[in-house]
Amino acid sequence: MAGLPFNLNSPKQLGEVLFQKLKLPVVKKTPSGTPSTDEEVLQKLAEDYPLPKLLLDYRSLSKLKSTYTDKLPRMVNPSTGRVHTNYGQAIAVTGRLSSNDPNLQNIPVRTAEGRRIREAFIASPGNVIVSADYSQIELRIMAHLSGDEGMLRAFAAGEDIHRATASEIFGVPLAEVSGEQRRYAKVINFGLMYGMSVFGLAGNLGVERAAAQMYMDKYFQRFAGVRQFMDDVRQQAKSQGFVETVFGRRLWLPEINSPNGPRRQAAERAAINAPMQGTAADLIKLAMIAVQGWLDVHQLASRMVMQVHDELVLEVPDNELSLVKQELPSLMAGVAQLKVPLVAEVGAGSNWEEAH
DNA sequence: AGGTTAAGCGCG
DNA sequence: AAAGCGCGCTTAACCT
Repeated sequence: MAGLPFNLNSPKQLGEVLFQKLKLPVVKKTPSGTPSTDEEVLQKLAEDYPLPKLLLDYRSLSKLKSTYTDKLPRMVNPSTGRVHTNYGQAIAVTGRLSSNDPNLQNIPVRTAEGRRIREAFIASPGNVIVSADYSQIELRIMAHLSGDEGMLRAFAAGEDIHRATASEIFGVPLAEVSGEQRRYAKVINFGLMYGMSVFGLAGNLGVERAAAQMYMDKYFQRFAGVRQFMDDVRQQAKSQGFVETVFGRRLWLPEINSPNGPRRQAAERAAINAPMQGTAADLIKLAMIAVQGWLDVHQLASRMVMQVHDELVLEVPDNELSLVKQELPSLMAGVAQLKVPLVAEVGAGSNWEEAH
């Protein structure tokens, strides 16, 4: 094959072609000031030009090939025939584990092509892969920490939390929430947990800032406990210099009172998020201890093989499947009694994708 | 030859 | 000025 006259993997060369030669508009710039060619930019440009879509397809496929398809088979341990990750226990500031060499906490799942890679993670003969994950764990923790009446009620009733949020924001009955309204509510729910601003919300929803402000106002009007919680967390962070999880894990925030605006605001966003992300990390660690204890007591041959932040993956002999499927979710849900029920969902299959 | 940074993107 | 949290990996570009 004759190559292209430039390197597609070079943002610099690609930028020259797109923005100088082809004169496509510069949508945004990178921190160093060069025109960005990231996914968001190419999506925008794809509305008016044919080339960016092809670049996006190339990007996603080459990412899968270089990081997973080409790499993972080379990392199989010859003595076990398996890939073995390493977990970092004191890397992530929130208390999460991290995974490296290879990272098995970022195996693709969001696209059909990516899920084909997940299908390669298979159980040995006579075994199945069982996966159990906490449902909406961080939002449940937000409900617990804030004590917000509306959120507590929605979780107690077993409602779809994004649908329930949309129902409150848009003032329509649960059954009449539209797909778009639910999507908006989901963006708002996640955005809040990350300390997102009205500016960020507007960009994310693709609406005017005034409209985003209206959604935010409406949200805090209906979920006043959440606003109070966020104000309290910021205040505690500023006075004490740290925030805590439900179990007392601390995240120190040396820049929380910095005179540098952007740095201070970044610390405020981290302060908002850490109690939720960190409590979720504490909970799944407790779950790992509970699950292994249970496997030991019952002398089961099932093995815990992976942890992916809110998910535990086990390799389970066929004859233990029904027992494990029955017990795993309750073990995970039973590690703590919060103001909302914890829920874990379980699946099983011959490979990781099927178990999901 | 080997290390670091920038840009970009995979996951929760 | 920047505008959404936490990670790890790949490639290109640049540095010692």
